[in-house]
Formats: sequence, C-alpha cells, structure tokens
Amino acid sequence: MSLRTDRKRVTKPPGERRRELMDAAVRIFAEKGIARTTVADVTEAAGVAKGTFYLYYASKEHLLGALKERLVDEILTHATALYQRVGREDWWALADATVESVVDFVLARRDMIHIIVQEGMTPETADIFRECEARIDFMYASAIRAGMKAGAFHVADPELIGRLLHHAIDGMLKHAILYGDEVDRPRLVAAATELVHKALAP
Amino acid sequence: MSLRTDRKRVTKPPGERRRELMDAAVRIFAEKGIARTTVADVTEAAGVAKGTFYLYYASKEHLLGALKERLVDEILTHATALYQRVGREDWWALADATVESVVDFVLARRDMIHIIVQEGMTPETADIFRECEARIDFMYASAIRAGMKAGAFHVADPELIGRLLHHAIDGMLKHAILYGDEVDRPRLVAAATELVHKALAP
Amino acid sequence: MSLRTDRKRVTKPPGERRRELMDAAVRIFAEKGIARTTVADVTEAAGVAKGTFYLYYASKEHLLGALKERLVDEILTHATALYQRVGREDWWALADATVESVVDFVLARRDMIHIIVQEGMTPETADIFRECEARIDFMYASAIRAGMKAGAFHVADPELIGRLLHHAIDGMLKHAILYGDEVDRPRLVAAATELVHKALAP
Amino acid sequence: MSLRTDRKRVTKPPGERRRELMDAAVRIFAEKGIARTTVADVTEAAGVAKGTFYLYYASKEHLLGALKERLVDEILTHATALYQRVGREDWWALADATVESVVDFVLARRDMIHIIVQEGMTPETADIFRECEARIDFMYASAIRAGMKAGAFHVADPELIGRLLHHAIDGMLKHAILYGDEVDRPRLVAAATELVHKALAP
DNA sequence: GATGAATGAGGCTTCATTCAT
DNA sequence: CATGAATGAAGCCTCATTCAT
Repeated sequence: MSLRTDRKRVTKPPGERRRELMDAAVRIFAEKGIARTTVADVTEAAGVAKGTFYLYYASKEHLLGALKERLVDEILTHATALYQRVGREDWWALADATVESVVDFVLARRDMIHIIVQEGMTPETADIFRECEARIDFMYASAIRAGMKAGAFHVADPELIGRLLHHAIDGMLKHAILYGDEVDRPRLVAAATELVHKALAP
Repeated sequence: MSLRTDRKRVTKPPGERRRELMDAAVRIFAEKGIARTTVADVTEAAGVAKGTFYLYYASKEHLLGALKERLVDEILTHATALYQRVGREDWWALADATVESVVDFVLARRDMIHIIVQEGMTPETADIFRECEARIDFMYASAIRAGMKAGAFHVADPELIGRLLHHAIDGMLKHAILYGDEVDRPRLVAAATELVHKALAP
Repeated sequence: MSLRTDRKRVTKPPGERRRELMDAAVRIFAEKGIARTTVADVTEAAGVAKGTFYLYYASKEHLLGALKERLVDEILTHATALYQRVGREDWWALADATVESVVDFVLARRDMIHIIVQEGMTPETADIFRECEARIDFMYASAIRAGMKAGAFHVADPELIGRLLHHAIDGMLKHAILYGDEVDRPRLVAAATELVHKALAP
Repeated sequence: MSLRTDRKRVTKPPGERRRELMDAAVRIFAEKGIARTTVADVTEAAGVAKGTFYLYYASKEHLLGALKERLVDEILTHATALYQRVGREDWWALADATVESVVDFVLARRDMIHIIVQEGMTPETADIFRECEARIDFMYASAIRAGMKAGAFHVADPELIGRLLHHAIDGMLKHAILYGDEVDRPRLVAAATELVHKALAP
C-alpha cells in the first residue's frame, strides 16, 4: 500500500529545485489551504525529502513570502507592459486590451490567486501587496488622466474610478476562482468592457 | 495561591456568553489572524476559562462558522431591506441609497470583514458565502432589470453589470480594511455613485 | 508489552508538579546525560504527558536553568550557615566541621553534581555559578583572614589558599561522582582535614 | 553560478587534514559548546566540505574521541616526563617544577580543557580519562612515597594528599578557563607552591 | 455551569550522515 | 580524494480538546 517512491537521490540546479517546490506548494496550498498544508505535504508533492525543503526556504512562512513576491513581480511586469502602451495607440483600444489582458492574467494564475484570496494576507506580507497595488493604482490613474487630457475620457475622480474599475474586474475573477466557478470569458470581457466604456466616456 | 487572575465563577445566560465569546473572537481574530489566534486567546479576551469555550462551541472551527453565519444573516437582512424598496421610490435615489448603505454596512463591520478577507474562506464555509452572494447578485440583477423595464436604466448584461458594480465597491472597501487605510467616505461615495450612474444610464 | 501507564488525569499543586519534574530530570540527566535526554524522557520519568512539561518550563534549557538555580541556592544557604559560625567557636574545630560539611553536602547531591560536572556550563548559566563561587571564595578568604587575625592560622595568600583548598576537596568529590567511584568518607575527611590543617597552620 | 565560497578541490596528506579538522573542532567546540556545534561548523572552520569530514572520522562522536585521546596522550607524556625525574634531583625543586609545569601545561590547552570541563564527559569516554587519572594519581603517590622514604616529605595518606593537591591546582585552572578569567600565573604558582610545601613538609 | 491543569497528536525544524558527481 | 545537495530520523514545541474538581 506504500506509495513511497523510494526516491532516487537526484541533484538538481538550485533554481530548478526552488521552482519545483514553489510550484508544488502553489498546487497544494490552493487545493487544501495554507493552514491545512504541512511542509511534508509540499515536499511530498515536489518529490523531495522533508529536509530538502529547508535547504531552500527557512520556513513555510518564507516560502509563502517567496510565492507572493513572485506573484507581485509578475503583476508589476504585466502592468508595466500595459502602461508602456499608454499614449501610443487608440485610447479605447487600449482600454479594451487592458480589460482582456487583466482577465487572462488572473485566470492564468488561478491557483496562486486562490491562495491569496483564501488566506494570503499576514501583517508581514501585506506590505508588498499594498505597495504593488499602489503602483498599479497610480498607473491606472495616470493613464486615465492622460486619456482625459487627450479628450478621450472624462471622469470626475480618475484615481478612484480607476481603482473601482480595477476592483470590479478583479473581484469578479477572484470570486469565480474562490468558488471554483467556470468563467464565461467572452461574456465577462464584454460586460467589463461595457462598464469601462460607460465609466470613462465623457 | 494562584497567580492567575482570580476569576469569579460567574454564571451567565447562554445567549450573553455566546455573544461575548463571538465578540471577543472577532476582535482578536481581526487583530492577529485566525491561524495565529488560539482558543486561549479568545477565552482570555472574553474573560472566561478555556474550558468554558467548549460549553458553547464544539470547536474553534464551529465558532468561526457561527461568526460567518451571523455575518451572512446580517448581510442578507440588510440586502433584503434594500431590495424591498425596489419599485417603490425613485430609481436613481435608490441606487444612490444602495451605494451609501453598502459602504456603511461594510465599514461598520471592519473587524469581521477583515477576518473574512484575510483568511476566512475554508472549503467548508465557502458554501454559505457562495449562497449569500448568489442571492445578492440575484437582487441586484432583478433590481436593475426592473429599473430597465421602468425605463430608468439600460445595460446590456444586467446580471454581470450588477456583480461588477458590487465588486467595485466591495473590493474598494475590503482593500482599505485589509491594509488599515483610512476611508474618505464622502469621496468614495461620490466616485462610486458616479460609476453606478454612468454604468446604469441609458 | 506496552508500559503505558494509562495515566489517570491527576491535578496536583503547581509546586509539587514542578518538584516532580525537577527530581525526575535530575535523575535522568545524571543517568544518561543532558544531551541524550529528551523532554519525553523527563516527562515519562515524572509520570506526566509531554505537554505538561511546557506548563511548567518553557524549554529543556529553562528546566536546566531552574535546576542550577536551585543548586546554587542550596550551596549559598549551606555556605552562609557555616560562615555564620566564624569567630564564634574554635578555629580548628570550625575548619574540621567545614571539611566534613562540604563533603556531606556534595555527596548528598551526587546526581545534580554529576549533571554539572558532566556538561553543565553553558555560557548563559555560567554567570550564576561564577557569582556563587565568588561569594564562597569571599567567605573562605574572610574566614581565613579572621583566623589569622586571631592568631590561629597563617598563610601568605588567604584568598588563593582558600580557593585551592576548596578545589582540592571539591575536585576530589566531583571526580568520584563523575566516575561513579565509591567514596571512603572517613579516609577522605581525614586526608582533607590533614591538608587543611597543614595549609593553615602557622 | 554557485554563491558559496568557491572552494578549490585540494588534496592533502591525511595526517594534515586530520590535524586541521581536529584543530578547527577544538576551536569551535570551545567557543560554542559541543552540543551547539554542528559538523558543518567544524568543516567550515576547517575549510573543507561537509562530506570530507566523514573521510576522516566516522562520526562527530569519533572526532571527540580522537580529541580526547590526543589530550590524554599529551597528559601522560607530560606526566611521565616529570615522573622520570623523581629521585634524580632535589625533592622540593621537583615539587616546585611540577607545580609550574602543570600550570603551564593546562594553560597551553585552554580550549581543549574548556571542552572537557564544559561537557566533555560521556559515559563512553569517561573510561579513558579515569584510566589516565589513575595513572597520574599513581605517579603522584609513588613520588610522594619516594620522597618520604628519602626523608624529604611526610604525609599520613600519600595517595589522597597527592590527589587533593592535584585537584587543588587543576580545579583552580579549570575554574579560570571555564569562566574566562585572566590567570595571574606568578601568584597562582606561588600560592600553589606554598600549599604543596606545607602539605608535604614533615 | 465554570474552571484550568493535563493530555497527546501533529507539525516544524535540525543536523548527522549518505552518495552521486 | 573531495564535494555539497539530499536524506530522514529524531526531537522540540504548540495548542485544540478533555475532564476531574
């Protein structure tokens, strides 16, 4: 009945092992919750011995921190790429592209988002997210302001409208992920686009 | 000879004890997180002995369940009250009142919302929230549809727009609660109202 | 084959439990060494559950600290009692009594001394022993000086001679305890007394 | 790509490697205690990889054994050299020389003595020390007896007096080493010599 | 009902030792 | 010979839960 793989002792480059542990952790954390996941669960899923975990992370908490940082990096990279396009193309096309891009970005990271939504915010790690959100809010606000200057958009409070729209889409997706709902992407994109258009239209 | 607080052995009506435990739990959970809060922390905050806890709740998990149920009840009561007003008064006034009402409802429950946002969603308790959200979504969608029928509103996808608007405001508030931000209520209400108006306007 | 006592849940006064844990610890530590003794060993010997240990001591290290403090207290009490007699009785009789008394004191605490000799000095706990030894050295030196003033003793360096004599007897006893040797008390007392007499004689 | 010290793969004669490991171990053991020192600490201090350790010692325990044996060998060599002089020179000069020689021997091995005093006596290794001490005690006793036969010394119990004097000086030094005290060598030698003279004088 | 000492399962972490390179 | 990533047994400690008073 033993599932013990009778592991062969395999040495891998540190980067790869790290990634394997991270990926295994994301999978298991999303599946059963962080609190209910033991380090043993993670290492088993990653196919390594329990001790190996501590070669790469000082504790479960540290692994979580690394996961969050990775997500934050990806978010910022993604957001920055979109932000670069501001002013270089049609304002409404960019708005539409942003909606779609955000939807796809989040859906491509269901597990990780699930973790965050489920129980991800300890006082210690809240900071990196707050910082991340602040930067994104700034980009949204700046983009809206630029669009207003160009005469394309008009809103009374660019900053808050940006954040409200952000939360609208984000909240929708997180809700679906949290409850394991199927997402009707085209319909969601259509509705979100409608909302954004109406919100930004002069 | 005990060095502990020489607690008096006080008998209280079950309802009151229950409420005391719940309130203490909400306070402490919000403060240091559910996982990091022990049953002893809760009973200490409630001013009772550890064993007393188990006279009222079968487990820490059950207390959490009770807390969530209480919140869900309040949410539904609140939403239902608003929903009763549909069709009986001016559509835009009702929309505005709803925005304000939701904002106040959430802000009045910072601690409990903090708990939920932070780490409150276990697979077991997800169901009651999903159910709750579903009902609310239904009310929003119904109200919007009614408003459309009355010629006041116009949207392409009442259901999704309702949910998007809901998440816009909700997400905004949760974000503030999670990061302990001060909320500029008038400004938030103004921006949210602007968004709702634009979104529902024909 | 199970030796599990199927422990009855017994509540005892804190002082008694503490003492039981201490006594069990001294026994086991002396028997198999501190490093090789686990908390489980101690609790088993004390007839309590593992968790009970932590109701009384924060860690194995803390228990050790408490044991050492207890020993230091006993040593100082004993030394002080002897020191009170200085000047009130015959100088040589007091010297003889001191020798005997020290021998008996140490032999009555074989286990605890064993622990100390074996591996008892961590940087953290060294301080309380250094302090203890300093006080005792002071008493010996003072007593010898007093005896000199009274014309009974004569030594060139009262302080160092006091310490040398102290170490002579102490080292002898610790050696015997460490190696589990039988101690021929009368012979040891006779030899030590001879040494002390010759050392202090004018 | 490694972030570690890029150690060169150096092959050294076994004797040298052994000595390097021993010396590193003595240094680190004395510094932080045996229990708190890991094999990794030792190899790091010795500038070799962890695995290399096991090419030279079967276990941490074995290294400790080797260390102790080395000390015991040195002690016996030293003691034997002194013992050879018995009967060939002035009795009191030899006594004085012995005192000085012992003081210097111990002080030259502070670290190793520290290790022994601190926590070095396991049931397994106690034997080699007991044997060592027995031989030394025998030499002292024999020397004193010879001195008595020659009319130079007089004591009632040569064996015990020898051991007491031995412990007097030894204990003094160990105490200083254990607590990191500075040793006033001339004063200590003077006092110890005084004691020895008085003790052995007829 | 109320208490809080006692319990012990279970998770975290360390580190001596192994072994593929 | 030398390396150091990998292993996993072993121990520490926490804390939800029980139960004798």
